[in-house]
Amino acid sequence: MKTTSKIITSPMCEITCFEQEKVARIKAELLKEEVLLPQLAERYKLLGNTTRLKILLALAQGELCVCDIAHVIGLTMAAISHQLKLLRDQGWLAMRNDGKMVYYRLRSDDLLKALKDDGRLLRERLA
Amino acid sequence: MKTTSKIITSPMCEITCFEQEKVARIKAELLKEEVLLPQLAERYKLLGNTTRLKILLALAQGELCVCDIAHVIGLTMAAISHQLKLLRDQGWLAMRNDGKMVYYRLRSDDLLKALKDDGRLLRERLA
DNA sequence: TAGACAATTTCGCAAACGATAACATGACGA
DNA sequence: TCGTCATGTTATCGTTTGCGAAATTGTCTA
Repeated sequence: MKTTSKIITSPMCEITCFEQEKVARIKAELLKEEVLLPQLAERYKLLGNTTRLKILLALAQGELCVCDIAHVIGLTMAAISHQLKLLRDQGWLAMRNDGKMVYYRLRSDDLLKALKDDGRLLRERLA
Repeated sequence: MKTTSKIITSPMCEITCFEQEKVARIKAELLKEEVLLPQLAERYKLLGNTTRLKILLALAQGELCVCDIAHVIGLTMAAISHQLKLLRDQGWLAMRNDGKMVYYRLRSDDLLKALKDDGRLLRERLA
């Protein structure tokens, strides 16, 4: 209810901005990507883990059950199952039940499309 | 000091491996990438963060001091400084001292080369 | 030389991550 | 159909990560 137009003390340096125009312009540029960047980061984060990369490469050779993936990579099924869920949530894996076994396979098309699109986007913006 | 050749109970399912051949083959395939995968994951992990992506995009517009980057992104200089260090350690940024100011700029060539190479590697292995 | 300011480093905390441990589910034999 | 065993998922715990506050460093200037 204060009516004074006092400048709010921002948590960061509030005085010196050495290139106000430039800063404002770049800020506006970034604002355009407000939606895309978090999604991009999410996908790259998923690729930023050796276990998950190994799972993707393993499944590139064909369908596998959780147990076999665990053997290939050398971790417990629980650990693998957790990572599989993350990759599945991203839409890069598909699963199929057969009795008590669960087989996972790569959704190559979606994965490769994501890789290509994201890479292109970044390269465009960074060039 | 036990001399019995008792089977060590591994932390994971030790009996059933449904496609031993396939598992062994894929395991061997992955072994070839033993060195590359962690490096790949490291780079993707670095890209898997919105703040760092914003820094890269901001610097794509040209050289900036830490203070201005902080303004652009809306975080404290301390936070930015920390992320700048990570990106610099990866070799994607260069810095220049000018008095008490420090200017950062993108090492576009290295960054773009890394992006291109990593993307190609993954797409090849996943195709 | 003292003071001011940009940047970095250190420390602490909250949130996210990853692997282990407990649990649920389905298959198969007695 | 009941028990039992193996597969796979969910819950739990320790570690790591990202950010902010405060202290430190280094540089310019009065």
